[in-house]
Amino acid sequence: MEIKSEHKHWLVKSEAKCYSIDDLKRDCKNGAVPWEGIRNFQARNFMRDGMRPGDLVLFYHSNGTPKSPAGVYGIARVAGKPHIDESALNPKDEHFDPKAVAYKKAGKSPMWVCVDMEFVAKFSQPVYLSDLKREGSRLGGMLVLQTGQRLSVMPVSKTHFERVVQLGEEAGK
DNA sequence: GCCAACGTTGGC
DNA sequence: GCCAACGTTGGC
Repeated sequence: MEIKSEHKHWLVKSEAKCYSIDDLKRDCKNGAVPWEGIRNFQARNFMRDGMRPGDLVLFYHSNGTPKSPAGVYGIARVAGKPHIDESALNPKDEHFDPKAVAYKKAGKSPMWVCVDMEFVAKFSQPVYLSDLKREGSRLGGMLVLQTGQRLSVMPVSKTHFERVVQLGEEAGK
């Protein structure tokens, strides 16, 4: 998937039980949070080559449950430039990757890179996956709606981004 | 470089 | 918990 200069809106996935938007809100009281642990090259490329400070991000909870369905729960913002993902080099971290250590020893550019995220807003009512699907052609082509699309970081068009935010705000009224 | 086996993701 | 779809690995 090609990275284009007009990409300024994104969607990141996280399982709520691993790291929810409430966790992001809490952790951002002390500044932005490195979006560590992404171990997919395409997702890495989006963060490394596409994301720029100030870009807005839909925060999606994946692997939902009936109590907490999958969907967009709020908005985050890219807070800094891409940097090395230190968790890949830490043997005690669950996202440790020995190959990243080999990269470093070989003097290669970092294998895993991430950006910092900051909390912007939580929707008063989440925009569930079923809500997104109900939008039909209005959100046509939105990557997160494509079956088999498992990327945890992906671009979102401005139009789609704005529509999802609109839905999130409307839902609260 | 092919491709089968495997592990993971994520909706249901 | 199931399983389809995908990315990665490793034998050849």
